[in-house]
Amino acid sequence: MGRPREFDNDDVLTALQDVFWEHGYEGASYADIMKATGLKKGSLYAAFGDKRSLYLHALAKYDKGNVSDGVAMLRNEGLTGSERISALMQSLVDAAETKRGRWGCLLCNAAVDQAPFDAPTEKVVQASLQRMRDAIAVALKDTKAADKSELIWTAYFGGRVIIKSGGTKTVLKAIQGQTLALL
Amino acid sequence: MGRPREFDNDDVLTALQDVFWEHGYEGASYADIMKATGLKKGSLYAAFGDKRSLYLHALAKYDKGNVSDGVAMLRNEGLTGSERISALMQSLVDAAETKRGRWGCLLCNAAVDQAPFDAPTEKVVQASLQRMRDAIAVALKDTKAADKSELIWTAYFGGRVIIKSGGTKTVLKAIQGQTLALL
DNA sequence: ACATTACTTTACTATTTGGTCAATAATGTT
DNA sequence: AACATTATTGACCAAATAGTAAAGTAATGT
Repeated sequence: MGRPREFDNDDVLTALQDVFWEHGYEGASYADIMKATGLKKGSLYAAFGDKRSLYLHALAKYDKGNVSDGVAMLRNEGLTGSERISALMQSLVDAAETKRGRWGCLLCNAAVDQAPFDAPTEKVVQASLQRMRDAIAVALKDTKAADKSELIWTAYFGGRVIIKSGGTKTVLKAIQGQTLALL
Repeated sequence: MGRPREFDNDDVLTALQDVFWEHGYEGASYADIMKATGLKKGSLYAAFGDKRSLYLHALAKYDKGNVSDGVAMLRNEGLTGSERISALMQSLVDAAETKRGRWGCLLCNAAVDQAPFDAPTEKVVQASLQRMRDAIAVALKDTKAADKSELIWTAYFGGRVIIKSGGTKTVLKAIQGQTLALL
């Protein structure tokens, strides 16, 4: 009963994820958010709450989408551990040349500009980073680099930041090569 | 001729560096900046220009201070290459427990929240990152890990981001150990 | 002592910010 | 057809934002 929603919830969540991903929390104004989602302020408040809540919804969407996809790949038993880490590092190289990839990693962006000032943000960022860490450890389990899990984990996210700084595909390929040489 | 400055230029630059380091570009309001520097808006404009200029001055100060100190250590021929990389990784672990260290790395912070939107910022961030990259390569030159320079470089800055996300000393120590095991 | 110079301060402005609210519109139910 | 319920909209608000300009003040050389 009542008037039905005119928007697709998942589309809006993706739009929220993207606008915060590209612009950061403070960098995304309501003008940006309204344009990205196609919704007016009032609707956003009614559906998701205040700006901070919008941001947390965006982070949750990222975790359920991008992070979960990565984790699933890293835990895919249809591939060898080396193949999985190779795929991870290839995705890093590719990120240097895709639109979203050049926005960096939403987790890293959130870690830098919001985690220190907002405990809920810090908590969800840490949880997503931990999921990646665990998944990388699983993928490395039967490789020569089983004892280098945190190093590879850190290098992966470091690479995402390098991309955001404007890093070229060349340097990313160096990181990729040196990482895969550990396997 | 004329009245001389009443403030110590270097103190103000350090204060600017710190306030942007802790809060980011948009996160640092003039209220914050005035409090940190002890100067009023008018003086700041007269001495350094608009907010963007203040930020670039802060980045320049960081490069001349923190970055140059790191580079000098990595190029210190009084130490072996291994000793220098060990010192670098120890500084990473220490950063997890100091006030400034928990603010992350100003270069990474700038890469995330300003580099994509401001070409001058991107340029200076890239230059500083490159200086670190070159210095790490020099330090590794005579070690077993001479061919892993970009990996260690990326892992170092990745570690700085992990710290900003709230990473504990424990995980930083793992990164440190796994990196030093390459030498 | 004085004129010059330049720094400091205060008050002000135009814009943008996140957020609210009452009016309107679209549905299912009675 | 009338109603209750929920969604959408656009006007509105107070606070904060970066930036400016004029007036005041202090240090210098002559």
